[in-house]
This record gives sequence, C-alpha cells and structure tokens, in this order.
Amino acid sequence: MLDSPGRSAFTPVAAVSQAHARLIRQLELIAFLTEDDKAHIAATPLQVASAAASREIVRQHDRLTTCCLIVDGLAYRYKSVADGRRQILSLHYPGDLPDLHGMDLERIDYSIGTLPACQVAFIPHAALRLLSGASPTLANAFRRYELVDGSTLREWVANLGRRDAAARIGHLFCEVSLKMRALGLADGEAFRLPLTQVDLADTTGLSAVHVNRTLQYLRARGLIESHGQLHTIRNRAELERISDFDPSYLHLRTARPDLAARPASPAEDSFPAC
Amino acid sequence: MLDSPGRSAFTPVAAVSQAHARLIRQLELIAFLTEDDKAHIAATPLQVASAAASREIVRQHDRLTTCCLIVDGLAYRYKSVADGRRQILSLHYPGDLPDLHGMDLERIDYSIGTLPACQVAFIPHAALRLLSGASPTLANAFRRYELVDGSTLREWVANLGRRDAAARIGHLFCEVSLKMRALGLADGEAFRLPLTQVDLADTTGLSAVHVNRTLQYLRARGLIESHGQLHTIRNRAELERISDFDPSYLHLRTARPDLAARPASPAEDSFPAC
DNA sequence: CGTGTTATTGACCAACATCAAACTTAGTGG
DNA sequence: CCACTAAGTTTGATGTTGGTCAATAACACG
Repeated sequence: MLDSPGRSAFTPVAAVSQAHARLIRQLELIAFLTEDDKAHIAATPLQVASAAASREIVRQHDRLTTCCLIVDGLAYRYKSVADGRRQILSLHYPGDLPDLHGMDLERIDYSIGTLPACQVAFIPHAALRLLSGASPTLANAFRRYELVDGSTLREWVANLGRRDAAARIGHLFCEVSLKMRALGLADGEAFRLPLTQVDLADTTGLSAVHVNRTLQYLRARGLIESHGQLHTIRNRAELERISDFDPSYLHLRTARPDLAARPASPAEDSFPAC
Repeated sequence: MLDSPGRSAFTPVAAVSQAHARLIRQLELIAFLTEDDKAHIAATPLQVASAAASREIVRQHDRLTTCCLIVDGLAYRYKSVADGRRQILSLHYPGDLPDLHGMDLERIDYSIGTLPACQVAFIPHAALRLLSGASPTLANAFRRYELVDGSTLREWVANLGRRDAAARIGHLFCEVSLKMRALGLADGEAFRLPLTQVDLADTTGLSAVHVNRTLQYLRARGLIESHGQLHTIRNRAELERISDFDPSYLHLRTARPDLAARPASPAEDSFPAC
C-alpha cells in the first residue's frame, strides 16, 4: 500500500518532528495536554510520506494497522454511492487523524483522498495505544478528538438535510475559516481552500454548476470574495446569519477557553435534584 | 429538569434491571463483554423515568451530569435550523446512550426528543466513569459505541447528500430494520417504526408530502408494505439495491462475528511493509 | 359522534440538476 | 516567451425532482 504510485516514503528527522508538532497543535485545540504528553507525542515513531494530489491514501473496507496523520495539505474522507457519485464526509487539515478510529473498528467505512499534494505520516496503532496508555489526559484528548468529529458530522447532517445551497456553502466556509484560523493556517478573514467547484459540490451535496452560481450569488451579496482558491469572508456576521452558523459544535478551546477540556472532576457528577 | 411536565420519575427495581439488561444487549451488539462487565453494569445506579411522547429530554447547549439510556420506545437527536425547520440526526432504540459523549464534551450540540411515550433511565457520569475505569473491555465497548455512532453519521451524510428520495427512505428502512432485528425488536422483515411522515421527512431531509409519495412509490414497486407504523420489507434484495445499502457501517457483531470486537492485540500492529 | 392528528391528493412552483458550449487559467514543452 | 493542452470556471437553455399550499380523506380516541 505504501508503495502505491504517487506516494513515496521518506522520513527525514525534520519531517517527523513537524508531524509531531502538527499533531500537538491539533490536539491542543480541543483538549489540554501536559508537557509530558507533548514529550510523549514527540517521541512517537511515525513514517512520513508524500502523497500526490488526488490520491487515495486509505480505501473503503481496508483493515488498518496504522493511522494517518495529515502533516501538510488537505485531505478528505468520502464515500462513493451507487451511481458513481461521491459524497465528501469531512475535510482534514494538518494535524488531523482522519482514521484514528481504525484502531477500534475492524474495517474502515470510507476512503481518504488528498487534494493538493500532501505530506502524510503513518503512526502504528501500537504506538497510539502506548500513547493513550501512558497518559490519561492524552487518552482523553484522543477521545475528545473523536467526539468532536462526531459533533461535526451531526452539523453536516443538518447542513445537507435542511439548508439551501447558499447556506450550505456559507456554512462550510464559516467552518473552514474558523478551523484554519484556529490552526494558524489562515490570516484574518482569508483562507486557502484547495477544492475545485466539483469538490465543493461533492461536499455540499449539490451539482458543480449550482455551486458556481451560488458562489456568484454570495459574492454579489458582498459576503465573500474569491480569487482562485483563496477565499475571503467579507461580511462574517451576515454570512453566519444566512448560513445559520453557530461554532459551538466545533468545541474549540480558543472559542470558549473557560469551558473546554477541563480534566474530568467526578466530584461534580451526581443525580440532578428531583 | 427531571421535573419537567410530561416526565415523571419512578424507579422500581424491575424497571432498573430492565434498563441494565437493555444496555447490556445493546453493547453486546457491537462489542464483547465479560460476565464481570455485565455484573458491573447490573450494579450501576440509575434513575428510570417515563417521558411522554414528543418530549424534549435533553436540550441543545445543556451541560449534562447524567447520560440518558433509552429503555423503551424510540428517541431521536435533532437540531433546529434557522427557519424553524428541524433535522433529525439519529434514531435511538432501547439500550441506546444517545448522549454518552456528554461526559466528555462540555455542552451538547443537539436536542433529544421522544417519539412514542418512552422509558428513559439516567445514569450519572460518575457511575459511567467508574464503569469504564473498572474494566478495559467495558471502556472499549463504550468507545466502540461512540465510533459506530460516528460511522452511522457518515452514512447519513452520504444518504442526504447524494441519494434521491426513494433511496434515502429505503436506506433508512434497511438500517432500522436491521438494527431492530439485531435488538430482537423486529420479527423477520416487519418492524414498527413510530414515526409520522413528518418525522420521516425531518429524518430524510425531504418534505412530508414527498415522503408520502415516495412511500407510495416504494409500495407500488412491491418493495415495502405499510400498515400504519408497521412496515414490512417485501423485497429486501431490491430495496437494498436501489438504496445502495451496505450494512458494514453498522459494525454489528451479528453481521460479521469473525471480525467484530476482538480484544486489541498489539502484536498485530506494525508498520506496513514498504 | 365529534375532534384532533396523520395520510393522501391535486395544482402549481422553485430550487437545483443536466447538458453542452465557451471561456479562463495554469502549466508545459518547444 | 509563446503556443498548446488540460483542468477548471462560467454561461445559457432546458428538464426534473422535490417543495409549497390547500383541501380532503382516513383514523384514533375520548
């Protein structure tokens, strides 16, 4: 699998520690890590590989022994449906572990593709188990990571089920912009999203033509501005309004530092009064 | 909260042990439990309550101290979107823990409603933490439970994004029928789904009128038969075909006993050859 | 029997899909 | 540096799926 065309393995020290750094940054977005945790991550073995654009790095129904970590570029999970069409299920940024659950589920129910050329690292499940076993806060971070993924999927279900084209795309842009900003990948209101309109269509459940027209509509209303794949949100308040966007489902620590990721305090738990 | 109208607390011994039994049955569907695990569950404190039909038992943005366990009836997670419309995100059967992740995420991103009158049990987070702490296989079962939930959400994203009305409803029926059968709640090809056509519409992202017409179409093609809320799959092969249904995303042990839920064996993990 | 909820129907409409062509852009090799 | 190519975007014309509205029919229940 690692030898498939378009992907070449190479693992210089710098690439490995960049991978570690990305993972740490991603986990810190949603959870609290101790210095020890970070040291543990930095000591985790992994293999870095380059994947060309539009490659499949994990295939539906695969049985996995490693998790992939996006180091650079953009990846996405997708399913193919009967008539050959495709639905993109999620987008993944540097630091993401899109198939973390491959550790606990025997087969994977989607494929993972790359968009631009990507740097991807592979971490053996055994190494991740050691990591979780070594630290409760780290185990907690991985668990939270999966739960935030689920939360995002629920928002996408609502997006696809009950929002019109403009709101779907607007909502996606709001989400991507926030996540990229949180990761330090976006500057202010501008962000680079290397998706073609066909990809956007497969993400939002629309046709490519309609995506094009809807983007024009959003531009005409002064909500966004696009130059190629570089998009800028021109009127965030209004875009969030028409897209019905509420970022709480992302559970970003930065968005609500008071709440997120406190270590569990069992003392607080009890039956509610009744 | 427990005192809201339409829900009354009562916890006779029989109801409590029924709740335990339902939870055990549900977890055994996707994971392996030891006898000890079952004993631990059976010793877990919980409060059983009756919820009238169409009640909200958990509200979006709540901060929870207990998880709810569906004991009897049908519950669903949903989100309300801007214009007052509603998207149902998942259906929950007896034994389900729809807000298990309320333990790790500080606020819940959806509401939970009941459909017919339900029996619901509430388990304090502290009790669940004890349970997970007491047994690795149990902790594993809870983790798998969440992951299967995520897997199902991904399938729903694909369903809403890229399938037409007939396939969406057909797919839902295939899923519900399989899950109910696995839980012993359905007999052969018949299952009782206490959803109105309005509810089905909110589940499938369609309008109620179109759900009605699509059901008629499915009946006319001899794929299903409905008498009120009792539905029967008349031609499973064909229904699965037009719905593009592949049950592997449900990760049911019964469907593939060879694979599911083996305890993790780290020895198998290693870098793939390259 | 009423009364409220749910299912069904018909008429009409809108959002979005499809098809096909033209145009733009970014590479790429000479 | 330019022509050539391939990929992506934009446009127009037209079709279809599914939405909306409103009325009627079928139940379910007290």
